[in-house]
Amino acid sequence: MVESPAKSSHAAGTRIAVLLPLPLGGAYDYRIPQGLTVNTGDFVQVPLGVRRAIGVVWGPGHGDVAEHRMKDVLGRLAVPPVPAAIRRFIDWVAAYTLYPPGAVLKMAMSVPDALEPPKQQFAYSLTSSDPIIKMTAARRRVLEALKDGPPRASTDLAREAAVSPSVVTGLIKAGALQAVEINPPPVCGPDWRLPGPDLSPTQSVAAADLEKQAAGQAFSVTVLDGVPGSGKTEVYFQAVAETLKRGHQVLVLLPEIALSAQWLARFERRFGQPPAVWHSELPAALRRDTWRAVAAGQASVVVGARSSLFLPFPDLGLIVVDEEHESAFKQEEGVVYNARDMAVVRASLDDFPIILASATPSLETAVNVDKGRYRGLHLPDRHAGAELPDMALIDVREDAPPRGRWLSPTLVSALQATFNAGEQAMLFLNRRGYAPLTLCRTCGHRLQCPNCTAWLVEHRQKSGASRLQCHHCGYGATLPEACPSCQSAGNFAACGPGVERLAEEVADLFPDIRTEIAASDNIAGPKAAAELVRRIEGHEIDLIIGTQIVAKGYHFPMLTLVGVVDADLGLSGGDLRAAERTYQLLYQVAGRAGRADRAGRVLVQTFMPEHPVMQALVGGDRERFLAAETKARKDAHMPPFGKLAALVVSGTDARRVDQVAFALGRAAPRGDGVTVLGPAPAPLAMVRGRHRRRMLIKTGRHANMQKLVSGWLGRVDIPKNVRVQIDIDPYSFL
DNA sequence: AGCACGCCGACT
DNA sequence: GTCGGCGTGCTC
Repeated sequence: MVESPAKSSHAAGTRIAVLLPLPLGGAYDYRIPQGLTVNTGDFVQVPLGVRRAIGVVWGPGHGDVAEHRMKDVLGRLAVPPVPAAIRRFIDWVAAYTLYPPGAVLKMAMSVPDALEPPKQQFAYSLTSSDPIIKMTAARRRVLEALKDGPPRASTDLAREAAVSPSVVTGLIKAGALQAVEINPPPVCGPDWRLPGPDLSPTQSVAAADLEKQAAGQAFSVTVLDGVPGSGKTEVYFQAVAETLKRGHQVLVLLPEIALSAQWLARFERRFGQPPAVWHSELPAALRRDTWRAVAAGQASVVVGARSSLFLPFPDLGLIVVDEEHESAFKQEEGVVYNARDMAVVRASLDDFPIILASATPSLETAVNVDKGRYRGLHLPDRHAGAELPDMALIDVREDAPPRGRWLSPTLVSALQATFNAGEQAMLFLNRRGYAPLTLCRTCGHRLQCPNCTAWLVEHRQKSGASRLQCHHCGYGATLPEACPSCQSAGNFAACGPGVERLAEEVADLFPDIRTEIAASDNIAGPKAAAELVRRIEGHEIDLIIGTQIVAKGYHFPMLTLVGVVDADLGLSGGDLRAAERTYQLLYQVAGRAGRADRAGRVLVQTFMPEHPVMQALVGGDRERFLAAETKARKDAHMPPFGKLAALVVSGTDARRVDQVAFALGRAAPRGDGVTVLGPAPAPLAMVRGRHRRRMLIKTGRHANMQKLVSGWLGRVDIPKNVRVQIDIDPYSFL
């Protein structure tokens, strides 16, 4: 895509196309009034119906709207324009995902506040003449504090004088303080001049390679592949330093920014300053300031979750996607996209290098390296030896836990031995709550969510009280007195284990052991996570029972045993990536056991020890596993050897949903290596009261999926109360 | 996405 | 008689 050198400046009287951050068909035409000149990329305010909206000048007008219907642009906003590279990126993502460009632009305009002119900041000093005011103790403290030192911002002043902010406001109003305009202090960014760490010879080779890519400032994709502890982060930090040295901005995408305090600490150790951080839970004021700092080119390094890909970097020179294989990069709501893949597109459109890092690269990425589309850099383990701690499978068909229990005798004795040695253990079970299913012993009725096709999950509080919860819509209820189906009272059975139930079993087996559950229910944010880490490091906990939130990140020197309670959990359900994902997850979990000096042990409970995933884990043979998976995908013409798209038809009226789904089925494209599956009820046939039907379309690698799908949808008319969601390259099969 | 317009049920 | 429910359609 080459941008025409045609003028990007638009004079008064001409028509321009303005893209609005709304899911409209495309950009709207507006007229530029006398006295205004705008450039393509400028933020402008325009009338829209009875309201006003902010949009971006997307180019010359289309001219498809009658002159008399056109309205004038109201004005230009004093904000840096959207760079051409980002405009091209937005158009590209829209065309690829089949979402309207305005919906994509909305992601790039996620902070409306940031477009308002920044408010002037004030500091306060004493007024030269003594005004007569009512004196109070609190007021005196403020005035005392101001006697020496420079003028201070009102919030700082309040904190310093230990008074509430309203005291300062009162003094300002009374005229006892005078305002001084201040400019925000210049942000001192990460310093690339700081010396890097000592790298091993192999690390140095990889780092030099990445530095060269960064220095070249041309598009390339490099896959940095190395086990945990191989120093991947330090190696790609060298490319970050090189990019900063050349004056460009850097974006590091991480899957779960909220839980990566450790990453931030490492960054600060290396560069002396923390990077700018971007994720959905950022407080509004910080969001606004960060967005502005990025747009102004002041934020030189941003580390963020997938949405940071749409930040308005004027001069991006490097993207690093860490934990490249993570499914968290796939956005499933609103515009459905994979941030890892779109990051590659962003780099290619703007012509700069990108690094994909992972200990367990995704199959797609591995195939791209194999075919020479991506460059591969492998980092061997820093400490030569086994890549993984000592792993063993427990066949729970033979080594069976007692009835109503989930820990096999072998795992129990291994736990005992670990505690006896004064060491720590972790049990991994990817299931929140107490029991995933509750049924009536009398009639077999299963307690189900009224809004979703899903069982209600029992959660037990410390008090012993229990609550039923739906994990898909947030519905909650107390356990009913009687069965809703047969009315027999209190004859419910909890089926299957969750982490809470496992904790109960452990408490019974090892009454003196200090156990902590780690699930998203009780470890909600970075603060809670950091506190848990502190307590484990301080050996205040002997056993951690955790869901996937404990799968990665921290290493604990005293943690020598990891037990995987149900390794088969992720394998059911016919998901394309089930085996791959299970391998990645269990590999990460296994990495929690043992550090340099202390041998770690991992015991994996499974019903299918012969499964290739389990064999690859104990054999440490990732290559063979990947090869087998690759062959299976190739034989089935599945990605990356074919293309997939999913359509989810949903609505509150089941009949209407079915009608649309069947109409789509009849209008489905056919022939030429195109396969259409469905319509079928989605695995979650109802979510939040909406009925869902799924269709899947599969084509060859070189087919134009977008053209096929948009043509297909064009042939079916879809009533207003039914929604068809398009998912190009689907990950989840729900 | 908003917001208005419009057409049917329970209220001052 | 009106207030307001949300289904439907439009915004250059």
